Amino acid sequence: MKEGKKNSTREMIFVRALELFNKKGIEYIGIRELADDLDLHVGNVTYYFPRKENLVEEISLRLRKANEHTFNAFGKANLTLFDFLESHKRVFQNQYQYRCLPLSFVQLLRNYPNFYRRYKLTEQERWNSLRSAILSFRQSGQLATSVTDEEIGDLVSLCSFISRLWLSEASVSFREKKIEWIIAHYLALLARVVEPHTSSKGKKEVVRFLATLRQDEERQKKSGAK
Amino acid sequence: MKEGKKNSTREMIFVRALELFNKKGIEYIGIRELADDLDLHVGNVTYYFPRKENLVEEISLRLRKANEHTFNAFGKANLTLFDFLESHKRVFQNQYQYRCLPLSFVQLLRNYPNFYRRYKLTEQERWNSLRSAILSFRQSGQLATSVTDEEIGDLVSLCSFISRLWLSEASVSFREKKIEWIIAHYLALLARVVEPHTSSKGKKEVVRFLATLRQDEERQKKSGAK
DNA sequence: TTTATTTTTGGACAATGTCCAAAGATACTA
DNA sequence: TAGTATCTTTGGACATTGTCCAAAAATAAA
Repeated sequence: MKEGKKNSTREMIFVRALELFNKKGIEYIGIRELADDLDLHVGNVTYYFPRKENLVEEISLRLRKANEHTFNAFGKANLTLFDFLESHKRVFQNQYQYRCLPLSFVQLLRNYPNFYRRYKLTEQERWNSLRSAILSFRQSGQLATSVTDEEIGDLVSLCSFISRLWLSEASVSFREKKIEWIIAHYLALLARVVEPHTSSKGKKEVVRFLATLRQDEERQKKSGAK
Repeated sequence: MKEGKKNSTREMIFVRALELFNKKGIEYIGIRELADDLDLHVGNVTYYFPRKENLVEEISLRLRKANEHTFNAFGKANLTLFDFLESHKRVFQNQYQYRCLPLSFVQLLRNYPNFYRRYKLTEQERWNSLRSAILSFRQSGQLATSVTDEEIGDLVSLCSFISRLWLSEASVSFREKKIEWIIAHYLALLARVVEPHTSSKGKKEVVRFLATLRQDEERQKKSGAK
C-alpha cells in the first residue's frame, strides 16, 4: 500500500477523465476513448478504476471535500448575509470545476444505489446547516423578525434548490455565456430570493454583495477588452 | 400514408415506451427490452421508430401539445395570480405524465442538436409569455407598483427555473412522497416566491391558492384513510 | 390473379462497460 | 545476487447497447 510514483498513472487517468467528462458528459465518454486519449490500454484503466462508477465516485469525493470547509462555515456565529452569499460563490465555482457531476446527478443517483445512500446522508446535513444559518440571520436581525419559521423553511428549500440545479439550467439556457457571468446570474437570483425578507441591516449586506458582483463584471469586461 | 388500423402497433409501442421510460429512465430502457415487453422483434420497433431519438421526439411533441393551451392562457387579459398558479398546476401534472423527458432534459439537449434547436425556440416564447403575464400583474395592481422591471425579470427567471427543474430535485429528494404532495410543495414554493412582491389585492389571490392546496391535501388524506 | 406497398423476421454491425488470464516489471527477502 | 512476492500492463473475451438491412410475409390496390 505504498503511494509512491505509481499513483501518477492513476492520477493521470483521474485528471483526464474529469476533463473529458466535464467537456462531453459522463455518459458520452467511453473507457476506450479515455484510454486512447492517454495512450493506455483499456484494461489498464480498469485496473485502477474497475468500474466507471469508481471514477465517478472519486470525482464525487473530491467535490465533497472542496465544499466541506464552506459548509462548515455556515455554523459559525455572527455569519453575515454577505459572507453567506460569498460562500455560495465558492460552492458554485467548485461545482463548476466538477460540473460533470451535478449535470448528471439525477441519472447518477438513479443508477447507483451507493451514491444515492451517501447523498441522502449529506443532503440531511446540508439542509440542517443551511437552516441553522438562515435561522441565525433572523436572530442577528438581518432578516425581519416577522419572518415565520415556515418562510425560513421555504428559503432553505429555494436556496438548496438553486444550488443543486443552476448548472443544469445554465447548460441549456446559457451555453454561450461565460461561466463568470452565469455564476453571477444565479448568485444574484439567490440574493433576490432572500432580499424581500431582510431587515434594513440585512438588506445592506445583500446590496453590498450585489455591488461586488457588478464590480467583478466590470473587471471582467475591462480585462476582456484589453 | 393511410392511418388505419396499423397505427395501433405504432401507438402500442409509443404507449409502452412512455411507461417504461417514465419508470426507469430513457437511458436505462433498451430497444430490446421494450420489444421483448411487447412481444415484438427489435426490427419491428425500429421500423416505426428508426432511432430512439424518434421515440423521444414523439414524447416531446405530446408534452408540448399538452402544455400549449395553458401557456396561451398567460396572454389573456385580466389574468389573476390565482389562475396563474392554477395553470402551473396543470403544467406540473403534464410534466409528470411525461416525466422521463424533464428528468433527462440536460442529457437530451446535449445529445440531440435537433432537440436543442427546437427547445431554444419555445424557450424564448415561454419566456416572453411568462414575462408578459407577470407584467400584467403589476399593471392590474396584483403586484406592488413599486416592483421594478429588474425584479420582474428575476421573478420570470425563478418561475421558469422552478418549472423546469422541480422534477429533477423531487426525483432524488422526495422519492417516497406521493406525486400530489410533491406538486403541492413546488407550487407552494412558486407562490412563496411571488408573494413578497404582491399588493394586498394580489396577496389575497396567492393566499386563496395556498388554501386550495391545503384543501387538496385534506381531501387526499381522507380518501387515503378510507 | 397479378402487382405494389407495408410490415415482420432474423440477424449483422460497431461501440459500450466489464472482466480476466497471462506476461512483464518492480520491490522485497534470504 | 538470486529468488520470491507483489504490482502493473497486455490483449482479448463477453454480454449488451443503438442502429441497420435484406429477405420473407402479409396486406392492399390494380
